[in-house]
Amino acid sequence: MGARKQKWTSEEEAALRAGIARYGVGSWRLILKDDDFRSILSCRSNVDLKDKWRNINVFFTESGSMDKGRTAMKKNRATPRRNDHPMAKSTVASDVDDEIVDEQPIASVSSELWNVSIPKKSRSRLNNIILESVKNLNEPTGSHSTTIAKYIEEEYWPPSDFDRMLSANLKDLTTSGELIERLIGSTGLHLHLVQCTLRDEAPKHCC
DNA sequence: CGTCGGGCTAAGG
DNA sequence: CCTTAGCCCGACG
Repeated sequence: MGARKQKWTSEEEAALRAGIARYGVGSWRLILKDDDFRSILSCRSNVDLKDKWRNINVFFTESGSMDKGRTAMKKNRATPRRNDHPMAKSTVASDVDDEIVDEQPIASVSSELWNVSIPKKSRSRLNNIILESVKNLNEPTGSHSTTIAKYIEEEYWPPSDFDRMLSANLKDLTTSGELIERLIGSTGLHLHLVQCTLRDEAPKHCC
């Protein structure tokens, strides 16, 4: 093969997510054996699955220290607190704080990280988009995962052949718990924030 | 045999 | 130059 490094496609990623949502994290072999995913991930090994999943959730896989005496990435590991409003803190805060650290069928990305703290570039991908969508929707009662998913899908991914698949996956993810909704209280405004591990890209690509 | 974690290194910014 | 992400390797069960 020409390419030494074969990049993962959205389909492969989606299949991986679906597989994880179905069997849980760690059952790479099982996922690979599944009829639905086998076709897509035929060229990937169980190790590849694991690696990809690790790369998807970089933040929590890192565990604490990221500097190993090397080029010390000065990544500001985000502030250990969400910077909402002073009155925003409530019982939900602690709940969100020591949230899933990933393991099991949940994935996760931290919510605090993707708040307003993220100015631009670096580590904000789909999460940022989700945040944007939530803000854009600006529903007083909060937005549901499906609504957000639909919104994102329609906004960023125009008529594609896999938008159907995405929708289905998102739905499945929500049901399985891959996609979780968190409640963030902010000045009496209930905002349903969704955390997910999506990291798709390439709205247009050809095989 | 399969999973997990670390490390290397190619690509891209 | 630095960051990102795929791949490889060794360890553990």
